[in-house]
Amino acid sequence: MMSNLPEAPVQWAHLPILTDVVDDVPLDIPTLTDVVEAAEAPNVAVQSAASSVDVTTCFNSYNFPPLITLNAAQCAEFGNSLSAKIASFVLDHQDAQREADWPALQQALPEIIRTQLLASSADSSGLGIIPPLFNAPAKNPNSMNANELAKSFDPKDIEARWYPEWENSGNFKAGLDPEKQDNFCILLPPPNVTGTLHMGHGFNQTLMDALTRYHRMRGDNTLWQPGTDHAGIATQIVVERQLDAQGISRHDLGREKFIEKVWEWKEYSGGTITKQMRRLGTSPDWSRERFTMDEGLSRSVTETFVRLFNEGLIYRGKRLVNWDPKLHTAVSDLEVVQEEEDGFMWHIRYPLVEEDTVHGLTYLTVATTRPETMLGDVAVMVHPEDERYAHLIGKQVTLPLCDRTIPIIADEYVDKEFGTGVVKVTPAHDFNDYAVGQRHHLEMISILTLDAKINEHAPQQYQGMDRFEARKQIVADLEAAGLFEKTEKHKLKVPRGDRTNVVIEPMLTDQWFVAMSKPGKEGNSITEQALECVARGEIKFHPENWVNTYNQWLNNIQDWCISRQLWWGHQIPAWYGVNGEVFVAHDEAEARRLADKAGYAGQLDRDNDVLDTWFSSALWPFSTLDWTPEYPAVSNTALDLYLPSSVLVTGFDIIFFWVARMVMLTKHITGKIPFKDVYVHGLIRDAEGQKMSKSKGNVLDPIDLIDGISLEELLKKRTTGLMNPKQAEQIEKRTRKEFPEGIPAFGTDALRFTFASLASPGRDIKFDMQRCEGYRNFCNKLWNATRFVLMNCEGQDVGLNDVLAREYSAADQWMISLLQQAEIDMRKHLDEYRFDFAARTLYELVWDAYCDWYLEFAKVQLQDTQIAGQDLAARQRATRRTLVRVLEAILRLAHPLIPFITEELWQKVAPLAGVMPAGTPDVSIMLQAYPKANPASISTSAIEKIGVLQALVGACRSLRSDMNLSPALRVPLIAAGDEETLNSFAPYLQALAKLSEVSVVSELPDTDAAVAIVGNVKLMLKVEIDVALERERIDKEIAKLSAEIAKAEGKLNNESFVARAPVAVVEQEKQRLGDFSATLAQLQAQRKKLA
RNA sequence: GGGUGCUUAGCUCAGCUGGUAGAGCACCGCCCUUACAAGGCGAUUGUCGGCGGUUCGAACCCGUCAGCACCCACCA
Repeated sequence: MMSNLPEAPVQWAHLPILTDVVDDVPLDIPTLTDVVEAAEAPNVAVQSAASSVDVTTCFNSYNFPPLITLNAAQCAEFGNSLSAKIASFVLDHQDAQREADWPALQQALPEIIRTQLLASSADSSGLGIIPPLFNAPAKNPNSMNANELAKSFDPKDIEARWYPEWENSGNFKAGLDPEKQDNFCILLPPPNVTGTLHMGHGFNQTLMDALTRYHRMRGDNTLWQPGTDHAGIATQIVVERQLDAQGISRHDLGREKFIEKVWEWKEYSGGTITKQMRRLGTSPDWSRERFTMDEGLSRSVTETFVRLFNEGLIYRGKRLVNWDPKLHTAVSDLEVVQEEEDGFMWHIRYPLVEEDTVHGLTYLTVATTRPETMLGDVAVMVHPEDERYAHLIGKQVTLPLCDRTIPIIADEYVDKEFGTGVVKVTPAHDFNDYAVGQRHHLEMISILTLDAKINEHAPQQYQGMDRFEARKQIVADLEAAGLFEKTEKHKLKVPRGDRTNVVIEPMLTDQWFVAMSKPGKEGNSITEQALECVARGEIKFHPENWVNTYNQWLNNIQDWCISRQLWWGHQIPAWYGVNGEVFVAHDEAEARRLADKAGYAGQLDRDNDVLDTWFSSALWPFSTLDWTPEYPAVSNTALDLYLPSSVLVTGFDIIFFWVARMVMLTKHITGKIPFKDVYVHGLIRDAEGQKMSKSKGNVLDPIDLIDGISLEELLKKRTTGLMNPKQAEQIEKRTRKEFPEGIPAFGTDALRFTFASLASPGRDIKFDMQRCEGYRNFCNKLWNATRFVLMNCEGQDVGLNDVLAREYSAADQWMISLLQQAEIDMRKHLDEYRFDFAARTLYELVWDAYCDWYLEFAKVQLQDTQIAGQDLAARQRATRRTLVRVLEAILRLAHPLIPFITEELWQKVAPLAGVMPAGTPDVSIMLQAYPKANPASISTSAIEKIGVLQALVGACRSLRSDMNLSPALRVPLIAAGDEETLNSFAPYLQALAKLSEVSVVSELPDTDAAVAIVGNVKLMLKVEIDVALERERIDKEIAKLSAEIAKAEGKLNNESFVARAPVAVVEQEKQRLGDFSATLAQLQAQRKKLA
């Protein structure tokens, strides 16, 4: 900016007078507010300005308190008959003791407005509902008093007050207007019904709520579909643990009683997470809340299962699956985490039955990480081209410790280089061996019980031993038999259950599977369908690169094991005959019919297993919308409007678990994609980048950030219920260090704003509490700015009457222009899911522009009562109007991110801005006011002018602080009028002096002063010069400029540059060179003078 | 082994399709100026991970190396 400043000496006449730019944009500057007014009162005849004046001026003349005046002004905008009514009301009362009547009038006006508008807009809504603007009773008619606004922002009360109000008002309800073009729907990734809110939820839900509120405010049909998930394994574990504490096992209770217990638990703790969601200010349609085990959703689950079975896409079979020996259930591949651990490689000798005639071997050495599984070995294998062993292929070895001989087979799977080159084959306990077994038609010997103890297929002496106990014993026995060669340290990946953390055992069991690559009725597999939806661009990922992850997974997918040997969940709708006949049906009666048809008359027993929780989650996009099997022939409005939903907001950790499976099943069952966009966000980590986990003791609870928590409480929270109590000490130490004073209460808005500002795409988030603090301060800033506006505008003429002239200053135009730009930016950012940009846009608009500059300008403009030749009232009217309307629009712009504070403040500001009749606060108008189109009234010249001033003032401030002098300020910048005039502005100069920290002189000095005029503000600056310092500074400046000049000259002398760079760039470079040279010349002249 | 992302100020991170490096926080200095001390004003800070290439011009594009993080599949 500095480089744009005019250089000394300047002819005053050449400088534009800033007030001239006022004509730059239409005086009646449209803002968001105007759009709202037009949109919200379409069926009310708009009053012509002339007749509305009568009422308003009439009111003004009576000098009523501001509230009433505003009411009148507001009423005047809504129709002749209304204002006539009000006028008559006023006339009726004018002869009475007016002051005594004020309260009565105040009380009566909202009701008059309401009845009047109800009458005139009864048929205005296709929904048969009263326009929400006016349907709430006057709750707190006196709430417009600025004195009521506390000196600083205290979120607690506000949050407690507004949430119930919102929820009860029905504003969160799904929009069901079939006429609307835009439908916006978000599915809440259903949290565990008995779970509690963590930072990931807080983050995720903040973003979803911001989007939902944004679209609701745009007037779209909007639905945020909430619900919870029964979380089969997790919930069952919790309840079992509780029973354990009482010394009861679930088997003692039996299935039915146990499930009852789980439902009890669900009833007891089920509301926790949704209550916590409310604390975050989320706005889903709670009346549509669903639970995966609700009747309707369960019906969808059964229907889907039956359909897929009938199409052959669900099948049952004995397969090797991941078995959790603690839970006694199969789990899917995704529920197994592979962790690298230190282990051993045991080398075991398998004696050859016949002596090796070639190399003279008497045994083969097998290297294994799991010696106990040798009891189930059915072969050893070598690479077919391994010259060490090739000649032995087809021969036999004795299986040590077992009374069996097994063959030596050849398979290319063997890596000659790894281990000894000889591999034991245990098809029943290893996935690779299982495949080998299939290829070579080997027998499968399962040697483990479902508890992972050695079973009856193994030699007697090991039976009943735990697998790890057996391992020790076997190694010892081998050693004793002289068949043990050695142990080597070895790093290996150990599969563990993600819930139980026990070592997963590959186990041969009967399970149900969804066939992932088998062609269905459409001719391609559900996997292919899911890939195509994305490939064709019907579903888009944000950021895009997640497509790779999605594709890669789907391209390597295995059949999905969906049966779980649990009790809590959707029981599989399959019935078995005594001889293993299988009948899959919607209910037992249907199964019976199927059996009869098949000629089976015996007993039918239902499959005991339940379905993987993710199976029901995969149906979420349509099961929550009351889908029925008759769809699409039978449908409903919500289903029509909201399938597919608009965007799925989720962390990448459930792309496979949930996202991909939703695409597969939703597409297959309904023919529609489940959602159009997938916004993938990062994970929330602690300040050091560690994953938050209970065992690390670094978990932050979003509620604690909202309400605050003492150090003691926090310590208690973090150290109780630890799996390993030993960690407590370390956790305590760390916690004390990180939060020496606990956590202060930041409030929901600050937390939400923090989440939004951290939401840069494709990155995990290190959650930094200091950021949160900064945004709490931001909320406070907004709060205090509103206080200022109310103090200066309540009871004043805020320019609601269009007939009275308004004179906008450059500063006013500048502010409005910035607002308009911010409106455009906000829409863009939210449409592109750039919450971080949206947050930044708001932050800069509120703090840097509105508070730091505009409020300061406004102070002067409002205090300045002596500027000659201007319409003072018009000027101040325009200033107040700008103050109020810009603030009002800012509050609405910010509402999707920080709903509570904006709501609270908006209630106070909106009446002044003429958006809402005073005394009838109703949140819903706020919720319908994010316009789809922006009026463009950006004054670039105002922006430039103020920009110059900002640079000027900034330079003055820095001069003041070190008595250093910038060349740009050596002379008066601008002046309008003579010395006398300027002197008459002394009071305003005094006011601005505070702002600029510059001494003000009452006389216009010769050289060492600067005068600026912005709008109606006159700024005069007096600067003293320290010659030595100034010399030094100029020398530095000269050196810098010379370097720049040399650089620019180099460029311009570069033929290649001149020839090939765009003309504009070359021109720009020449310009720069010119500017630099001119500046340099001036500097040098100054330098000379100083010397 | 396959894949993805990251490396920019002391810290946390922005930086849109290449055009003279930005914010917040922290730190330091001066101010309790009636909207706000949860504040105001000011100052400082960078071989944009290394090297090479393309280009008139690279934080940005290409190659390569290094470090960090994560995902998938795995060696018995």
